[in-house]
Amino acid sequence: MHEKFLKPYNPQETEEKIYKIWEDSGYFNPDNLPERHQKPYSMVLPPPNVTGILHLGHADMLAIEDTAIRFQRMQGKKTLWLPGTDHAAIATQTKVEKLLAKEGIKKHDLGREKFLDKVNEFAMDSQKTIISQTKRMGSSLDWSRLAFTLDEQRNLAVKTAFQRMYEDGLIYRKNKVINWDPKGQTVISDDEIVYEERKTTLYTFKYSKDFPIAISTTRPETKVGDTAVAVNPNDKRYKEFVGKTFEIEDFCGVKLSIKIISDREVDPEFGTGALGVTPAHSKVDEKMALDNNLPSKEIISEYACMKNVGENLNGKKVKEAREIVIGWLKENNLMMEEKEIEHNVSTAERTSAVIEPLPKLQWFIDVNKKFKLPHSKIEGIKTSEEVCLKDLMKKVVETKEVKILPDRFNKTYFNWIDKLQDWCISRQIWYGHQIPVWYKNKDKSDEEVHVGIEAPQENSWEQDPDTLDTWFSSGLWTFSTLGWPNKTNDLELYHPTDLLETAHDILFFWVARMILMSTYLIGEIPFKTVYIHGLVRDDKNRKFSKSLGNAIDPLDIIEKYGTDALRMSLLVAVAPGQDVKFSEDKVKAYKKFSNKLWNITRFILDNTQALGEIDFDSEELRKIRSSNLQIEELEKIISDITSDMENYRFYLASEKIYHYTWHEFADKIIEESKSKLSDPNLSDGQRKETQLILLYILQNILKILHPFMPFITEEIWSELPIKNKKLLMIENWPNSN
RNA sequence: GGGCGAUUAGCUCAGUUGGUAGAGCAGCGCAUUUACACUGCGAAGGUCGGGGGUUCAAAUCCCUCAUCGCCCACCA
Repeated sequence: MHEKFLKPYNPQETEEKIYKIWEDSGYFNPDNLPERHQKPYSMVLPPPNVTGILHLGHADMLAIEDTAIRFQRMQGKKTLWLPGTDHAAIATQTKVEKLLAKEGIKKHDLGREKFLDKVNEFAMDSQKTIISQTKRMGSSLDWSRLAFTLDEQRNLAVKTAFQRMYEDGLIYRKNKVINWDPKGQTVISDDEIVYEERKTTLYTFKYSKDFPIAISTTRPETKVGDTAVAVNPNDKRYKEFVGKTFEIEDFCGVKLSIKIISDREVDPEFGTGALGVTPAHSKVDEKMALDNNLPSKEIISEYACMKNVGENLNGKKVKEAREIVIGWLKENNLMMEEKEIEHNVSTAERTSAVIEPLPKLQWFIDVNKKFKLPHSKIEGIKTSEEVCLKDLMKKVVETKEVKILPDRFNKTYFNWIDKLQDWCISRQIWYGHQIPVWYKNKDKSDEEVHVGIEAPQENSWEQDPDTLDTWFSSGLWTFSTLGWPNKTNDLELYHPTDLLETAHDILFFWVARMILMSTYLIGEIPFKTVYIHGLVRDDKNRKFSKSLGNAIDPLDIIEKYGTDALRMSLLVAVAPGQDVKFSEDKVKAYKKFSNKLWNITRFILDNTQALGEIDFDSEELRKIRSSNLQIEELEKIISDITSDMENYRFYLASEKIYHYTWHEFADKIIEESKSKLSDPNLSDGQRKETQLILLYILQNILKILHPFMPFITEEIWSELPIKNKKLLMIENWPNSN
């Protein structure tokens, strides 16, 4: 008899076996799906960084995406869910550098090539781990199409994209004030800056006794690089000085020439209402300097040390220099006030180093420059219409051609676009896509530049040593994974993708950049719907992190309760965009649910053995279905659930299935059937009808529960006496044909 | 400075277009040679953050206040 069902459900014995059956079936690959699967439905996996192992956040992402794709597959779509990993340039390089440091090895000792070998080795190891963990989550990804943001095909895509943007004048190289990370020794983009609120002292002083205006600053050491003082044009206090230039013979060992200028940006209420302008070490000041034709004086080096200044300061770290300047000001009775204030300090996301703005020759993407879009399938934008990248990013969300769930993130998105400035894409690190630009006579007056896919033939050319921001290649992900720039069937069939599911913290980094790249390069949106999930937090509402020591390995939870239970705990009642509080009790609850379902099956199988194999399409069943109240109710619930699924309301659908299964089917329908089936006066026909209804409801529950709890449902399905049975993963969703 | 979100049972959170407040966990009472103790039945528990408004009807829509949280921004 059904011996398997005599013991409680055992996920450990089941899950690995089932995953193998799925993989062997080939159905993860849309090319192998049966005939009825015609209309494509596609999604790319947000590629995990190859820096380590998966955490609960990944588990959450995989649970949601697998649920989405399994639902669509059962609905008869030609489903592609495409896997890959991200090289995560800075993060991975930093990680490997740390590992090597433990062995006492520095990257410069190895040299670029050997170092990169080490990083690659690490990345590939990491990828292997990630893949096996992803499989444990039950993810029905098409492994035959696995991609990596730094593999050859993706490199071709990156070079092609770069070249095209360069030729359209959207990529330019310029010397300007950028965000320099002195610890990571690289430029970073505005989005990689994290502002930290810190207490700082605001110093108010004069450059010299005779100087007419006092200024306020939190960084006195930078004032040796000042070339102007800016005041608000409406500030009556200073009006008489605007336009004049003052020579200061000695400001802490440096000769200054300060012009008084006026600028609307200056807040008359702040400090003294006058701002010392340091063109080389502040973006705002740089702009004022350009507007007023002021000279720029570089006084801070890449190592955050002073340079081009007096003996007393040269070579000193900025913090030491600050003390020296403060001391000098006090000695000379120029310091007027010291005040504690709360101040935002910009730090680098990866290294936490304080950012030093300084001028550097870098590559940028111009987001405001107008160009003619060669091919457009975008709503509201015609082919050859003149647009800028910002317009493209804005338009597709405005028209809802790209729909963001939940809705409120639209505002966040537009807010970001409005403030967006040119994107600095070059990085001074080794690991990543090397910039496809070659120079002849570099940095000389007769410098020549070649931008292209291949290096020029002659050997007098040298390639730009810098690499591209990792998000440049991630931005191409929806179509580089489908074979672009080649014209492939995959690209034709699966792009634009249907769903992009991701966390809200990379809405700007990634989602916006994908929209930029896709609309620009292929003239269409990258995806139709963006589903944003929240953060997974611990039971005390804290983020999971290594430093807090609260990290949970999803595999431990899977060992204990099974993947299905973990998936349900992350899905039920968690609305899009909402943070999930992870609780082991919740997982436990769905482990119990697994067992409930297991026992429901045992009861039904034990009580329907006499029936033999059942054809659910038979006339007899059709009759029962059309006249039975319980089935009518079931069908109503299924139709509700289907609509929830179609509208990505997994959090509601899963709860409804749970509730129906336990409190309607088990508690009521099965309970009632007990007295019926044990009634000796029951006719054979009535008995059979009762049995058939139980089996019919069970098989429908398995179907609608499958996207959420794929393993246990597939396992039970394999034991049901159904005629013409396929794997549950490709069965028809009820009420859809 | 600008924007967004949250506030519902002891705890964690659902509640799709306004129509008699829901789940999980915890706790209470009862049942139990039961498909399932990874169980069933039952009861208890809420002025849906405060105040005001719209409506026949508000957790849901509008205004306002409070507390907590998040994001953005070149106030030196």
